[in-house]
Amino acid sequence: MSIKVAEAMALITRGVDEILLSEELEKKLSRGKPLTIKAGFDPTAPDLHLGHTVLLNKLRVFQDLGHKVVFLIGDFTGMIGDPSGKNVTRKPLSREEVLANAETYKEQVYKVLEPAKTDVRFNSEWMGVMDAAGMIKLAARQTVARMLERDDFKNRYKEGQPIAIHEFIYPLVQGWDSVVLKADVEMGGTDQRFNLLMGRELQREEGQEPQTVITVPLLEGLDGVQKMSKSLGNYIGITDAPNDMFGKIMSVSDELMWRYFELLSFRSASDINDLQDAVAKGENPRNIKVLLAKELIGRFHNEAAADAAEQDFIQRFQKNAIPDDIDDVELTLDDAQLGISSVLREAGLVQSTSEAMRMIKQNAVRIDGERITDAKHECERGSSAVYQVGKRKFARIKLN
RNA sequence: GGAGGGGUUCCCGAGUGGUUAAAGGGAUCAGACUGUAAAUCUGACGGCUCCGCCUUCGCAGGUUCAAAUCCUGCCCCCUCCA
Repeated sequence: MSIKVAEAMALITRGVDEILLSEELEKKLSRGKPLTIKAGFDPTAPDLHLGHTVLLNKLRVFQDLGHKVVFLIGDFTGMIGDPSGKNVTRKPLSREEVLANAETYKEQVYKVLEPAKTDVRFNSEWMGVMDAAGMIKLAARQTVARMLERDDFKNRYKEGQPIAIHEFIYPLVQGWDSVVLKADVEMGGTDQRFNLLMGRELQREEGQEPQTVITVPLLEGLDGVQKMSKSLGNYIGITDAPNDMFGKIMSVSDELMWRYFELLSFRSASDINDLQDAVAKGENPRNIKVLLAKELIGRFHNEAAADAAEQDFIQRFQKNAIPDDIDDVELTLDDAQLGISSVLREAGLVQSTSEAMRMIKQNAVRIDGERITDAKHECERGSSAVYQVGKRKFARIKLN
């Protein structure tokens, strides 16, 4: 292995979960020709979050090494939905929707990837024209037994959960995409392992050199337990406003912070080690977390925004001040006064009168900073004040 | 086509005639503590004109003083056999 290849391998290997097979990859790299690196994305979720960037960062590494990335939008497979148990067949997106989503993707993805070395493709290009006979031929290439080897299918089958037939199509199509694109490498999350391997099998049958499969770890979401995903609401979107990003990162647990450093930071491993030492010696982990927040905001916005977000954060939370961007609400009263619980509900600070009563009983309600303990507190017409429920919900309410 | 299992409050999941707004866990929310942390502790977690009242247990009826629990019909889901 040449020094050059060894260096490339070191960069590629850092932080990945698994490479199947690394010897093959070394061989491909040593030929010195640009490789085709494939990665597929769901057409329905063009809002990328930090979890996706673990993969994007790695794709960027390949680009920097001179290779070409195929950013494949699975507009055909999107109709199926990657089998994960709960998925029902999704309704196909219109051509316009797909294209619009693709544009959104580009905007976001090019914050990490280099446009000149990125090829955006859609698998409907070839799948959309495949006829039923072609589909049957494709389906004939795998056995049910093989399909049931996939963890997800195996478990669901064992537990008596339903598996719809079309779900078997998903891995086959994904594999076929690799055949069409003649992919040299395909990357995906660890949950994609089976699908990625399917590409190798189909390519081999077609007489192609099987793609190297690289899996990257799934990033845990803000809760630190489940993978980051939009539907779980535990994500940090790369288009999130700087202040939101800062807040979300600061709310991550100290333990999870290191995971984020590992997978999201561009700092060197030794740098990160130094930071861990510092914390071990008594440095406040919060200060380290700030570094992470600023690095990421700097990447997806800019340095100035990162500084501003930090200042805002200090202003708002460390000094425990009332934020200045709170909502203004005007309510029109029928009578001269209105009960506090109704005011809170009308203003949307609580969802029901009952909840308002509860919040008051729990000492969570303040008006202009003053705690309200009387559930029957009346608010006068003509008054204007900042109402607060809990630590985070504020509204400036004017009663007319 | 046949047999069986199941649909309970956000989720999982107890509950087979009354003291059950419905165990327990999770999620969530609030208070305390803090670094808007995590962990922990405490409490809340259907609605309302809130120390009382009203409405919930797939849907619609029925039996009963009284049903999530019994009966009838209907809808939906799953498993197994063929």
